[in-house]
Amino acid sequence: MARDRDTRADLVQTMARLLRDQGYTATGRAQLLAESGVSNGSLYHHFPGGMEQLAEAALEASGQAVADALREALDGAPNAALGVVRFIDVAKGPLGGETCPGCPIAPTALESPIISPRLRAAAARCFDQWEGLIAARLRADGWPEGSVGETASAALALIEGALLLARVSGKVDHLDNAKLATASLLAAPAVGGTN
Amino acid sequence: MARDRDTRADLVQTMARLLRDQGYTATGRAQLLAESGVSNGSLYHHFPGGMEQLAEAALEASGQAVADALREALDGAPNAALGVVRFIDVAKGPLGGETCPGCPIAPTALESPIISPRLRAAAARCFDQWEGLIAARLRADGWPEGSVGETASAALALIEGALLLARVSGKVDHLDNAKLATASLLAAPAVGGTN
DNA sequence: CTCTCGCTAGAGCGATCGCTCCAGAAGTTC
DNA sequence: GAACTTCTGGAGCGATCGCTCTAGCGAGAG
Repeated sequence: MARDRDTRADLVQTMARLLRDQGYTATGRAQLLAESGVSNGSLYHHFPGGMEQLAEAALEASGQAVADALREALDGAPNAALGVVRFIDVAKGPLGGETCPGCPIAPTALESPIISPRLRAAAARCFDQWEGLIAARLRADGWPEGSVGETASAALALIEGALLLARVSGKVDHLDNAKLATASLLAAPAVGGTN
Repeated sequence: MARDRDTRADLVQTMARLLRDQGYTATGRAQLLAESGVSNGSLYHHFPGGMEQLAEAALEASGQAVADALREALDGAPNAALGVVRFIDVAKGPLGGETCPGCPIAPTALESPIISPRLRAAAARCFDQWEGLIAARLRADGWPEGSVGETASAALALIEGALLLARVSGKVDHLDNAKLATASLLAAPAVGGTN
């Protein structure tokens, strides 16, 4: 057989794209096989756990890709605020098109809590990792330890919410608005204290 | 037949809850009928358009309920910042439980763009309405017209993102963090200007 | 060559999907 | 009471779901 292509990687990549565009339940086995060009037998050879196991692998791959992009953006910026702004620009997509791909985790994450605890946990791990990256950069910037976690959480919420609004409305403006808000939020340590 | 109960309202209410908890595609007809106690025939009598029409009605009902709560919170507060903070407290749920119900629109909204343009449009209308309410309050507070839209968009993104993170992680802390960030974001008109 | 094994292609399974259709009950109007 | 409309319960439809199973191809080892 044609062993020259990485079937498993094709499955993960196609599944990741479908999860990003329409979530877990809406992604049928038939569509996955058709769009990846993989046969049914290969799917269950590489993923004996079926669609759920593949979805988990796809979420982990997407989560890692986002983490890499976020880390790169943060590392290449003079401070956390500009780093996050830089990341949002990356998240707007490769082309300067009108639509952006959106968060690869969110659609699956929102339907997962009841449908699949396994996928919910995988999604939670992604968000935790991303939040941790932002928090680490805030600490490196000298933010007071007491507000680092809260601020990183809010910054991630801002990004995720903006991606959601952009996806539904079809307007990337929401991402630009989030950039301004992020710059404001991460401009200086909050003086108000904790609640 | 027992005409003493409002079958249509039962369907809409049950569908709204299921959409909030697991989204559109994951909500099967069988589950809807079982949990609402309505028969198949009644469903297609009240909603000839089937599940999609019912989902649209449920989104509209949920969207209106949120709009009412948001308007009430904004009206009862001295300014937009405290109004949004108040709303987030309401969104945390009736009980001081560990989990919050989450946004009733977001799960369906994220899977809708490809699955159902009709539901995507309904979701977009909800978000637009909510954003408009926040924007109106900012204007009433005397915010400069140039940054009202951007700020309202960012505030809504913050709320939606925090609800998403809270749902997936199971921790309501994200909502408290969003409250702090909201207060910071809406504390005073942005002096930076537009982008 | 033969043998072995990783991998693939695809037929076929029972279960469930959203939906159509119709008989008949409940309520309304004479 | 009869006639009519509104609404409900449920059988049944074809299509599709995720998945199991097996025959056989291609590549490497002896």
